[in-house]
Amino acid sequence: MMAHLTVSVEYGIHCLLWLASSAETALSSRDLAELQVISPSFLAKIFPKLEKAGIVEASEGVRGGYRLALPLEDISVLQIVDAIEGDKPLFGCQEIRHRCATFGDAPPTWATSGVCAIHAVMLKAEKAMRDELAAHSLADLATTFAGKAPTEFITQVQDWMKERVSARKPGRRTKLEAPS
Amino acid sequence: MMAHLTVSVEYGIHCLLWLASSAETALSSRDLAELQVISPSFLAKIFPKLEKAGIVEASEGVRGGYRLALPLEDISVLQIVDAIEGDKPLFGCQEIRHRCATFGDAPPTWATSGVCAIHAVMLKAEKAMRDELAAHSLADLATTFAGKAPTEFITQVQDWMKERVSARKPGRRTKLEAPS
DNA sequence: GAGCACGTACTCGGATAGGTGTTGTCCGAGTGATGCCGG
DNA sequence: CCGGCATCACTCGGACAACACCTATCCGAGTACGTGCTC
Repeated sequence: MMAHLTVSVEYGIHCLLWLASSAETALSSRDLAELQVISPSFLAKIFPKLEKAGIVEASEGVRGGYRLALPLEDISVLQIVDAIEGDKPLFGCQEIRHRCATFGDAPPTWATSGVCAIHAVMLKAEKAMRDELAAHSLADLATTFAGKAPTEFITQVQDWMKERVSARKPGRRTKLEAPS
Repeated sequence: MMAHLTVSVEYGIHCLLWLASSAETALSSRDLAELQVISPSFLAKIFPKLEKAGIVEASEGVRGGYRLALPLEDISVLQIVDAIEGDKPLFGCQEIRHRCATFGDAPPTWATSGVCAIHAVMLKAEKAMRDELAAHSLADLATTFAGKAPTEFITQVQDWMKERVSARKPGRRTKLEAPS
């Protein structure tokens, strides 16, 4: 079911919530994907958008990954949506009013001046939606999440992450493969 | 540019405004399409939806067409959108919270109970948008339109329509083709 | 002149097709961390 | 002992494919209406 706000947004917000619960260590996009049983390749296309928007910052190399670039209160849901969706308009006005069979070659000026009345209503609806998205921050979502999930679950996931990070052993190990 | 509210909605509202200015005579979907330089075939797929929603009523046969089934004040923009788009949700929650690598076979109950916090924000945003759409009726749009367009334009289009309706001559006229 | 048949234009519905956007996969380039090897 | 090099994992970015939805076209079935023909 393809909707206006796509699963990319859903993936992004969920990942940002996990980043919020792991302030000190950076989390790689792959680990975040495998934690949530999501396509790692697809998630790897979402994070650069969040980085360009200044929401997360990346660290490269082994042990690299992402961490939040702003405090939780300063990241609104609207920022995330715009970063991922690219400020997609709710309604793409085709300016039908310019085209009428009784118009000759060019439409009269009264038909082209100002904003289409229909478009104006849609713009107000879009603004109402965006205002509501801007009214909620990642901090709100994090507190709601913390209120539902037991604290042991959070530490459990953090341990899972640390285990994966420590399991990464870069450097050449051509001779040390397959122990026992 | 494919947006959440598609051109079908735009076509539909424009046509309803034309129907509003022609209360006594029914207008065919083809004439409405050619008046606005729009695909008649495509517009013919939109009107049945408006009819099922009780916004317009159809009359068949020659001289047939559509007319509004409700007073202008009782037709909100939201009704039109829902009739054409089919109550498409703004956000299709995939319930990512159910899938976590640390969950074993089944997710715990605290992860599945209630509404996803992210989904809740999206639902509030969607409600804000729908409330704004419900706050505007076809009557509002018609008055705005009447304030911009000169009255002579309205009568001009009505004459254009009547000319097309009277040009329809059913019955067999195999011998009376091509006068002069 | 009254009734019937026909043809026209309409609505309705399905089948079809192209375009666009979303979702997902794959691969190569560049970079940082770590361990090994040579000096 | 120490510095350079190889290697791995990660990020970044593009190319690519599968899929869904929107837009649009075409065609056939059923229906009302007016005309012309028949009786």
